[in-house]
Amino acid sequence: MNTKIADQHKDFFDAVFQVVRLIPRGRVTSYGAIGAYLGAKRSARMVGWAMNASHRQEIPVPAHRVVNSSGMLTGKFHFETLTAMEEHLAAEGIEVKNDKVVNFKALFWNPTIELE
DNA sequence: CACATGACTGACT
DNA sequence: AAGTCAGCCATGT
Repeated sequence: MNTKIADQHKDFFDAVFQVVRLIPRGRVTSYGAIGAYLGAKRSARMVGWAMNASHRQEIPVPAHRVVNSSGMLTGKFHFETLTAMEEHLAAEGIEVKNDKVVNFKALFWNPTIELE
C-alpha cells in the first residue's frame, strides 16, 4: 500500500484500527510502530488512546496483537477478562510468558516496512 | 484555564 | 538488570 492511511490524519482512529487489522495472524506490533507509520511516533500514547475506543468499533479490532515496545501485554487489563489477550495470542500460535510475548523481536510486524 | 491521567517510549541511574 | 524520570499529546475534571 503506497498511500499512507494517515495521509488524512483527520481519522486518526480509523487509521490506527486499519493498521491493526492489517497485522498478519501470528504477528504482533507496538504502539510506537503504529504511531511511527502514521507519522506520530512521538505520540505512542495517542495510539493507546485510540485503542481504548477499539472495542466499541463495529468492525472487530485485533487489539491483542498490539503490545508495548517490550512485547509486554500492557493492554490486557482493558479486555473483557484478564486472560483474553493471552488466549487470543495463544490461539494464533503466539506464546505468552509472564505477560510478555515470547520471541517478540521475531514476531514483531513493522507497518512502516511491511506496508511500504 | 490548570492539573491529573493514560493500552507509551527512550534515556538515565 | 531493574527501577525511575522526563517527554509526549488528547481527554476529563
